[in-house]
Order: sequence, then C-alpha cells, then structure tokens
Amino acid sequence: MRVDVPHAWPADEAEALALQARLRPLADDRGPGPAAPRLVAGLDVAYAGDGRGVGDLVAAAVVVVDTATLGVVERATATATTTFPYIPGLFAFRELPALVEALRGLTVTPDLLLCDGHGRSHPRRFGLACHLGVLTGLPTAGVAKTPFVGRHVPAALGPDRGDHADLVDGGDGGAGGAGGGEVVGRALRTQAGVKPVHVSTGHLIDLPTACAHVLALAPRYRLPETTRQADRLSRDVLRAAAG
DNA sequence: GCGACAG
DNA sequence: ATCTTGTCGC
Repeated sequence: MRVDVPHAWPADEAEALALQARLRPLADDRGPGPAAPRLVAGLDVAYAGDGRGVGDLVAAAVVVVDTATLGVVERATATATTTFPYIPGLFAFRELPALVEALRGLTVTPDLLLCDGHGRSHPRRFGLACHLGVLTGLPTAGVAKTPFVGRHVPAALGPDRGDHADLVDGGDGGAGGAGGGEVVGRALRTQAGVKPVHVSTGHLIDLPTACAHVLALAPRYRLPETTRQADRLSRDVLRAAAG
C-alpha cells in the first residue's frame, strides 16, 4: 500500500514535539469506525543492541489477518537503523520509519491497523497509533501491554474475559469516578484471570469498537493474534538480519 | 528538585 | 525493547 510522509523527519526532541503539535489536530476521534473489518493488520518492531539509542538495527513487521478465520493473509517486513532514541512520549519517531517501510510492502489495504503501543493514552494525546493513523489515513488503535497515561480503578475491572475499565487521566488522584479527568483508553481483560491489555483509539474509530475488535482477535491468548504474529515475525527477521 | 516513563 | 534460570501448569 502507499504511505506518504509529507514532511522532514524530526532530528531531535524539539522538532518531534513540534511535529506532534502540528499533526495532533489531524487525528480524527470520531467513530464508530469499521464495524466488521475483514482485514486487520498487526504491527511490531524488534530491536538488536540495547534497544534505546541511535544506530540500533531494527526489524519491523506487519501481518494482515482475516478476521473471519484469524488466518494470515499477508506479511511484510523491513529492516532499518534507528535514527531517534527511545524517549517516552516520542516513541513513534523511533518506530514509524521502519513500520511505514514495511507497510509499503503490502499489496492489500487493511481495514484496521493495530499498533503495539498507545494511541490517545499519551501525554499529548498523540501516541504511535494516532500518528500512524494520520500518516496512512486508515483506522488505527493501540494495544499496549502496560499503562502509560491514564489509570483505571482496580476494583472496577472484573476477572472475566471481556471485562473492562476506563483509563482516566487527570482529575482526582488519577483513576476517577466522579472527579472529572479524561477517559483516554480502556483496560481490557482478553483472558479470564490474566493481566489486561490497554486499548486506546488512534484514528477513525471509537473506543468501544476498538475494544470489540481486539477482544475478537484474542480468543485464546492475552494479546490479539495480529500482535502475536507481528511480534514473532519481527524477531525472526531480526535474527536473520543480525545474529 | 524528584520520580515516572509505551516499546 | 533485550538479557536469562527456574518453575508451574495444560
């Protein structure tokens, strides 16, 4: 598929922050988004070296899954060298170049992109998933393994598969009932008795819809099949490219 | 000033 | 993210 990056890539933190401010208004929070996406793509990046600095070899992978069968429809990968360090809140500038290159190798256009990281649950409401949505013009959502911005009330999250609790940022001590605050995502239990994943919207989809798709893609494991497949593929490619 | 901090 | 031993459980 075609993906344009119509601007110079940030060279430092200040430029990255400025770009986020410029692109943030372009992220569309309106839903509902795709009600029954046929093709959902999972994206992930594997690192060699310490994984935090510049000059590290990385491998990006995109795996498109057919939601009707959960079977793999297509896979695409790309290797690159990092040009931006790992900085919480600026994660996209580290991973996007390789991910965009991998997406360009796709012959089909996914109906939804699921990122390994956050979308709206970000300090400036513009995490990787939002950024990738703006660049591709496709619906996107973030599925993160750990919380970033926003907390949920522990007691509000049930133990069963499908149980969920809002991730609230701001307001009273951080996880609020009536003290205001902003809902930036949702802690979603994809497997009974297992630690939840953190879902947030990226672009052109609403939170309930995003959670429904993530849950459907995770019938057996904690992480959605898309993410699992992309994670495995990126590691395989990195291993083949490095050692 | 200090701690926290997606992958 | 990546580096790793052992351990519990299906």
